[in-house]
Amino acid sequence: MGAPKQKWTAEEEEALRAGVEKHGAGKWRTIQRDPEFSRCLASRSNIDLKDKWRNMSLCGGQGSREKTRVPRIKGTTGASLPSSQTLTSSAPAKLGGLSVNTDLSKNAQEQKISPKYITLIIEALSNVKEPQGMDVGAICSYIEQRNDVPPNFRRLLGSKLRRLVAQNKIEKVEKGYKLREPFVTKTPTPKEKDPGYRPRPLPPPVITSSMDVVGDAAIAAAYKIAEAEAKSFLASEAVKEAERVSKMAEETDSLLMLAREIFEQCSRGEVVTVA
DNA sequence: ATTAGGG
DNA sequence: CCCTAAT
Repeated sequence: MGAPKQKWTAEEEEALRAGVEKHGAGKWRTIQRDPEFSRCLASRSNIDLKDKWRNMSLCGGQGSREKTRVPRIKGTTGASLPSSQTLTSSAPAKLGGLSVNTDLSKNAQEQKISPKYITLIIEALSNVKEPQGMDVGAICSYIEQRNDVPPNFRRLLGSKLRRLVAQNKIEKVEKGYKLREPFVTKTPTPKEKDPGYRPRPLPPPVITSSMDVVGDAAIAAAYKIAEAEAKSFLASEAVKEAERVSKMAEETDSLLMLAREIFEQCSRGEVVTVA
């Protein structure tokens, strides 16, 4: 009686959108089985994912938070699709003018390019201290000179920024954007007491009117990654020595791994306090 | 067994 | 969300 239907929370919507952006719309089973999203969508089936995607794609003034446009799959016909579709497209990790083979490419390949852009945005915004913030063009240029971006990156960036603003992750001032300083990782919910298995670990419909439970923690982790990446980039550009680069790459790799771990824990619903 | 569409 | 048709 207290649960009229299955409440699709923001975490599930986020996971669904991320999965669609990663695997493509239509691969619901793959998205559901993906270890990164299976924590959030464990209680959902492929049909549920499809239904929810159809419902949120209907821009009818109800729940049209955003228009996540996905123009179907690319070439899907059985001409070039044997049986197992392993999307192992190598991510082009190109550093500006530096021909160093860091382990960053491996990480980029692992994380694809979906959460990576969020990190890059945080990094770009963390380097600016002016109160007017950073405008979209500057952010775009900042990310463009560090990573290979698709031709429609400007549009993608706009969507990402709007989403981050809507989720109170970053702040929009005048014509620019800036990230929120108060990164206090609070622990408002004691969560469940079953760390082993939980069929429906998602919190009740209580909106904290400021931040999500796992959202700010994930952003905090992303912040740490951004710092490490920015430091790594600047240092390697200044010194240009293989030893330095190698050491820096190791640091970045460790931090990235740590961030991944934190993100995993957050996805499981556990509260993580990042110092 | 999965996906897509209608109820 | 449940059911059904098509791959």
